[in-house]
Amino acid sequence: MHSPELLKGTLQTIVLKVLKDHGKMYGYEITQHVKDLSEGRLLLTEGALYPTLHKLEAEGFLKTETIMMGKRVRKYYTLTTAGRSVAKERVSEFVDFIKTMSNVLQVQIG
Amino acid sequence: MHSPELLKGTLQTIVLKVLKDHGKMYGYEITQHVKDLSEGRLLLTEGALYPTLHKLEAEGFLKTETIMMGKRVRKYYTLTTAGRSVAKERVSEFVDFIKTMSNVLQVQIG
DNA sequence: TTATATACATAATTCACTTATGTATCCGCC
DNA sequence: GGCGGATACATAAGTGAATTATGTATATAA
Repeated sequence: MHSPELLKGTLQTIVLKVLKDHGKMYGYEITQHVKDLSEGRLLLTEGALYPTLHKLEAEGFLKTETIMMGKRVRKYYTLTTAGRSVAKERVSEFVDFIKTMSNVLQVQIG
Repeated sequence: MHSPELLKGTLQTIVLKVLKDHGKMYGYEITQHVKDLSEGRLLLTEGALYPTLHKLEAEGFLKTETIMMGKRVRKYYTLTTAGRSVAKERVSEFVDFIKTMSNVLQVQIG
């Protein structure tokens, strides 16, 4: 696991980009997908994920569709057009940040 | 300027690594040096920097030397042995984090 | 003389997170 | 048949690293 401090500020970016790449997903699925992609290094907590999803929806970046799996509820999230645009912005913002940081820390990435 | 959210959790890493590379420095000098290295993209605020320096000192990672420049006070900070070791740890932690993030976000860095 | 830069410091506030808790279903196992 | 662990949602309380605001003081160029 990574120092959780570093994760701060990246959660929205992660959620938006994963939804952009993978299409329709529900909350729990996002946590599992991120866990897989990160080989167990990034574990999204529910207490952080669900409020973030609600916030992104309220801001018009995600739209939802609730379905019943037998007796269990599942809430699928998809990017809106605005969401797709923000996803792109956030990712390039992150990449810029990394480039700046590698200058400041004098490290080679990749 | 970068989204300030992303900076969270990286301040200690920046301070430690800059002191490792540059040797003895005082607070204001650190802000200017980081500003230069980042080409104006990373602006450390005093409200964040000074408490961080005090904390790192209290933890035994920095030692200080206060001198008078004419009538002005300057407080120079240097890494302790423990500080040098932590600097190294924090940087490689950050590099690991970036590698993980580039997997999750499916982006190429560098 | 007045704004800007230099140089330190700390208190109040913000806010994204962690931790804790709650509800409920599904499924394998002994 | 019940128990733990996984699935699946949600929210409230608490934390802590940052921002913002404020204060003190000297140096310097316009």
